[in-house]
Amino acid sequence: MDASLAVTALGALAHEHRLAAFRLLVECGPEGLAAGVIAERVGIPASSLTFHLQHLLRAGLATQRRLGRQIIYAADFAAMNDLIGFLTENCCGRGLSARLTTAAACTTIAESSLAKRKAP
Amino acid sequence: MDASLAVTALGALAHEHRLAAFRLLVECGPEGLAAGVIAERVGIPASSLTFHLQHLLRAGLATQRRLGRQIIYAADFAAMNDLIGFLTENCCGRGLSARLTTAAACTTIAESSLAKRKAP
DNA sequence: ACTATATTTCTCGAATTATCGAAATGATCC
DNA sequence: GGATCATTTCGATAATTCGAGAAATATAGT
Repeated sequence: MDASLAVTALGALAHEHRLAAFRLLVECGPEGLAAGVIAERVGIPASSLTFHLQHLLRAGLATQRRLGRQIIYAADFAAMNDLIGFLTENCCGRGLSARLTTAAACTTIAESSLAKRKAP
Repeated sequence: MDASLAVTALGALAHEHRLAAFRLLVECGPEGLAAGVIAERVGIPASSLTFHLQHLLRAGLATQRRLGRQIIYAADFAAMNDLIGFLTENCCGRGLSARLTTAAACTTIAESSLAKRKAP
């Protein structure tokens, strides 16, 4: 993932309603959720929701598929992992070569969850 | 970290120049970098840079201190770790409690490549 | 074909964000 | 105290984003 893609993804998540919608999608897994349900749960009109879902789609953070008369959105976990990978490597002191004593500060998280996912 | 704080932080990073500046700060570690140097390296006028650095400050992603006649900015690694922690727990399928068989799916994706993500 | 349902597109005003030069502030050196 | 360097604040302008209703599109059932 390059910086400009990351900016797009970050921007897509940097909004109350979009973050809420995305978290909802994450909760539902690959199965996804119909647009109407998302709108209702997030508490915004359908047209507004579409506007925001388009953001997530453009950023590659969500996918869309039709199921009968409804359209199902699902979180794209791979994209989200890429984003977290980018942040971890480029914005957190990790993945930056030796001259950083900073690495230690960040190692904390490295243990707890991901980080070893992409051994150099 | 709560959602609204995360939105602020994501928004702060969701801009080409701010992300560039922040990455620069991360590279420099706690030692930080003078505003002038950042402006030069990012390639924008000083007044524009200030505007963006204020964003990072407000979001808690950077700190400010004066050193002689220059003002040194440094990345706040703890805040960044909090953000990554939030994303990992709330937006990535991990850290979501039991009723999710989805968690497994996300982990799988993380490990391998993804491809078969579209299973019913 | 007609009706109902689900969602998107369109449109436009309001609000926010971005850009940059000029002027103001703060600190240092003589 | 005056000159100078580093940075921020101000102000004007341009661009983008947001919100929501109305109209349009697609699907399903009768």
